[in-house]
Amino acid sequence: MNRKATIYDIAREAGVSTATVTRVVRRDPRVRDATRLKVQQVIDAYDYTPSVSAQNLESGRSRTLALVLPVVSNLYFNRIFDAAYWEAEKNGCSVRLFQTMENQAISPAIVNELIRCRMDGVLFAGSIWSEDRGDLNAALERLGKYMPVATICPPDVSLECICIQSDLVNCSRLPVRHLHTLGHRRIAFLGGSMQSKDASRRGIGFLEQLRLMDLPDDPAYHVDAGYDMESGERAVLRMLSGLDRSRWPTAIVTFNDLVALGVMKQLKKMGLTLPHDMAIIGCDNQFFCAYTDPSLTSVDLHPEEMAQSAVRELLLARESSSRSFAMIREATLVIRESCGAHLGYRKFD
Amino acid sequence: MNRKATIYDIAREAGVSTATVTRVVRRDPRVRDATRLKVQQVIDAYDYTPSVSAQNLESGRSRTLALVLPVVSNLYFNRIFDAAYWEAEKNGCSVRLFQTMENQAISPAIVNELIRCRMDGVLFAGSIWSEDRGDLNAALERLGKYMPVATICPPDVSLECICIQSDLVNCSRLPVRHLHTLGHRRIAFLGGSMQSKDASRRGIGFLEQLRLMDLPDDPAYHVDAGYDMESGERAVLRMLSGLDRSRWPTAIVTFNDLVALGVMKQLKKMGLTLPHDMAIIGCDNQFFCAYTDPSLTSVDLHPEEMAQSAVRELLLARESSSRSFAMIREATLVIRESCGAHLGYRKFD
DNA sequence: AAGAAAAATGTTACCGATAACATTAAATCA
DNA sequence: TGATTTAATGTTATCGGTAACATTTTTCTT
Repeated sequence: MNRKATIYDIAREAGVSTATVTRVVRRDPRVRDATRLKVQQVIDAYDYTPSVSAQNLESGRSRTLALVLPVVSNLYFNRIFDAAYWEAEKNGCSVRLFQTMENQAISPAIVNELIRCRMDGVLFAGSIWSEDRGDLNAALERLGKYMPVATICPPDVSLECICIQSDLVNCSRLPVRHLHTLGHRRIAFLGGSMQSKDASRRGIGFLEQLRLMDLPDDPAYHVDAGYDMESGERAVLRMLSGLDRSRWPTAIVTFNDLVALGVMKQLKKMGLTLPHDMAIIGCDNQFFCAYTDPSLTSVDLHPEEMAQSAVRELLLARESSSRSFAMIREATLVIRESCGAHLGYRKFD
Repeated sequence: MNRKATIYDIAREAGVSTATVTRVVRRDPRVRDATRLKVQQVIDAYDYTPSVSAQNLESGRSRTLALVLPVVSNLYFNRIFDAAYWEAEKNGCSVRLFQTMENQAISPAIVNELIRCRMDGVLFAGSIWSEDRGDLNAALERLGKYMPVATICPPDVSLECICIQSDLVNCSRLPVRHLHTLGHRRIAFLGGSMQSKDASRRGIGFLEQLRLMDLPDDPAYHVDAGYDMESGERAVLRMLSGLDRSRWPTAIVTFNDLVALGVMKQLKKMGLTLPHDMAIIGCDNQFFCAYTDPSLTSVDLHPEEMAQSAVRELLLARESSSRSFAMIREATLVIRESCGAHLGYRKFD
């Protein structure tokens, strides 16, 4: 492996001081053309590029943002990571990922690493799985002493940070409204684990809208499901087998598209025809929604936009300390075939 | 924002030298218990953690690997990233991601950044989309002067590096063999763009196996498709509409599962029943394969394992310079419903 | 051409941690 | 007790840049 040329090597070789080399590298105009040329030649010859660690040490920053989330392989978080990556890139920064897995809270080890690395900011995206909010807040609060903090999740009121969230209440209302328009009355909700703040908010929005539209809010229609396909399969089976067929819901709203995928598979296995026998609405508007059979109507929470804003605000907060910022991104319903809207079909017409 | 306490602050406050503080931090046994205790208290009180930039500058390394790939939002690369992340984590390293997008080659800007950052190694995963191999090799060769290089893609013989690849030839042979067993004779291949080394290898394997089994290798069955669902839809439509129905293939092998998704959608739209009217085999064994209708038989290339080995080898290469390493990971066929194997069904029996 | 102003370049302390080497304190032995 | 090991701690150069400040060179005035 080559030893990397340093600024001293270049300075010596070009017969100038390190200050002049820095000036050439940083395009400082206060260098004579002849000098600049000479130095640049040496730089090229030695393939010199300034060391990032040295620059970071000197400047006290890292030009890096930390993104802390449960798992990147989850498509929702994957989209957040991708969006954050490009927004940071656009601003000459990089994103370093930290995965917390099931335990929602940020481990002390991660907190320390973030501080050690002098991160320019942290973006926390979470709120699936049940969460120990106490630990999480403590971690975010500690981090807040050293760098700007942003969150993409339902916030804790006690926490002062850049706070970006989905409109989770509306996220549940939109599907209910849509299904009501199509004539459905018995609508079930296969939410995430109800301990999670995220899932419970959505449950609240769901119930509110049911009542608003004067629809039955049978507790049997409100099932604590998980977040993936397997739990979707199990949850729908559990729900339906516990009900007399006459009391079955005619539509199911799921926590996310993965759960919807599982639900659809299970329903087909049970011999139902979709969307005729059961309407389904997912959430996240994942890429495969257009390719399920029937294609899946879904709510888009626009994670990309949230991540983008979060990164932008974090980078701004770097300069003017103690910026506070809050934003709620509206959800959008993307209508496809899984509720039969394309057939002009109305339940119970 | 707090100013971070430095080792000097701690030393002063504890009434010792910085050397002693370092010893306490690094758990060096050559410190008296009384001293260690005193220093540790000050460290705790000040919430001190050593600066990573300073450590990196001093040690000349970064404890970071670079992972260069086209896009993380692609599920295949997403899995590579995730696996690399955890393997690096296990070894106290982090992974920094670089996305190259369509242009396969590593841009000079990225190459410079990698060198500037004193990356402990680079892992390049690529080979979808057509590629300018010349540029790529030049970039990898330049990087090789400064750090260990590993690739997960068909290698260029001229390049000396840690070289990990899928068994792409077999990757095409497996599906053909399976379909042949099920009685299929007319098998089509919707491969990626044939300029790409990756796709062409698979095309070669496909043809070889056809000939080996004495099946027709009609060029009309070998279509240059893209890498996503839309191109799958278009490609299959193009292929079938160009053929008299009697000459239609009875099975289609696709470049990846996304293309298969598009193909399935298009075939259903054309009124075909799957798997009866057409068998399909995808590639990558993505999570949704079990949830398509019918569920999708697919080839697993085991990207996780490849990423894991690559990272492991890179970290080893850090110590003993100039390790060379090569490995070919066998592909596996995961049989589901999309070829009707579960029905005990044989074409043309 | 001398002096002032402006431009170009150089010197050096600093960022924060590490480790080789030097020094001092404590423990062991004669 | 004094000499000798051994253990504990301190001093300092170094890693590679940066920028404030100092100095030298060039250009412009009159």
